[in-house]
Amino acid sequence: MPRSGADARRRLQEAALELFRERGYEATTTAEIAARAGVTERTFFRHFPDKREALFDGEDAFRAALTDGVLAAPEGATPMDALLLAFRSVERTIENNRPITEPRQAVIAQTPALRERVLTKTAGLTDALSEALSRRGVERGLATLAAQVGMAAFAYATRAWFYEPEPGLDAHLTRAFSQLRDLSCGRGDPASRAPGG
Amino acid sequence: MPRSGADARRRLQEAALELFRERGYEATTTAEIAARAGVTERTFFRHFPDKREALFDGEDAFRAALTDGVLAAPEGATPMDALLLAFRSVERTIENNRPITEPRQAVIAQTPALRERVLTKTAGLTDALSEALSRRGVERGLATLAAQVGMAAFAYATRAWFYEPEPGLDAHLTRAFSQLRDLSCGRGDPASRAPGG
DNA sequence: GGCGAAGTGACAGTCACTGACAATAGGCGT
DNA sequence: ACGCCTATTGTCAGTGACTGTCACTTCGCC
Repeated sequence: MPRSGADARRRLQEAALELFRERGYEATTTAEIAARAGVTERTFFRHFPDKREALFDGEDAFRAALTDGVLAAPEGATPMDALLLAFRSVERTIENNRPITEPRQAVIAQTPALRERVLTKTAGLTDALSEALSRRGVERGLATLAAQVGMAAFAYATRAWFYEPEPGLDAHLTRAFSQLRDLSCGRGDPASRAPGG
Repeated sequence: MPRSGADARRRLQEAALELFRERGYEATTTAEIAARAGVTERTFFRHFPDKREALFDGEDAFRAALTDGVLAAPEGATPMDALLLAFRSVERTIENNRPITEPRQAVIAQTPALRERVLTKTAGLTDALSEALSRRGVERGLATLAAQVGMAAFAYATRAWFYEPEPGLDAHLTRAFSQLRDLSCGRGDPASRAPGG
């Protein structure tokens, strides 16, 4: 019964998250996910290329938002400025999605196979950022380096915000880019400690 | 027949690389690898946790070298200085291993599953660097950021050297860290182009 | 010359994932 | 209302990665 298509997909995602939380990722079979969603195992693989992908969705929209953010930066902006603006443009989205992201992260944290997939997802975003920078006129190799470094800072800020949501993601992002500057240009402290706040 | 144990392991690795090059990774079964190595499929999985790992080996030694490099840096060195020294300490190893690395990279480049595994391997090295920095007194979060940024620069340098081995890995590494500094502290060009040489 | 440990073969089984074909529901024009 | 077309799903059969178990062989050692 082809109810709506997107409906089955959503149920599959919910079922997957539920089961992964109940029994863990490894102990859950794709057949069980399909059964809880009220479809066949075959249908699961029509909606997701593999078992892991049931946990990752909406990445396309996120990538597009980041890309747009980079391209929308003022013409005089340096690569790192453009990246920072792009990250700021998705702050709200990330903060709003926290209730959805939080349980997902818990599952990912204790599943090596899922952590591995997160890395490729992040790499995909990094590539998109790199290409966006390149389209702004940044030399290809430099764009790659900038995208990777910026993404590292962004991931660092997000992780910090996840453990300590208090000051808001924006503050963590500012702090991360500030620390990044201190690290790379680090004139001062040979003791290699960052300034307090 | 337990000839030597390590012997079978080495033959399995060679067989795997050969077959991956001949038919591609996906089109090669673990049974075929085992057969060419003169053992059973079961033995393959006694030596490697999964099919991908047959291509990745000696990573432990590499990680130890990087860690030692960080810890051996002079006491006054900044985190980025320590990382650069660590990377320099493995330059020779990488350059010498090029004949072995080159065919492997060709297989990896055209196999998404292997590229994904590379990312987790790199993440493992980054974690090791982060912990080494942390043991030097660098605050944990900052150490993570520094390790990721440094690893990005290192990967960038290595990739560039791979395509253009001419000036040597050392030059590429110097250049990468220089570009990194320009990016983060980017005083000059808003046009975001890097200085020529 | 037996003896324990390490390495291996053989066998059976689970599970992720795929290809092919039939069946059904819903939208659309007539 | 009727048939048509398309998208979605069910069904079936199959491949291949990976695991558990047990028996066997080889090696080092006393």
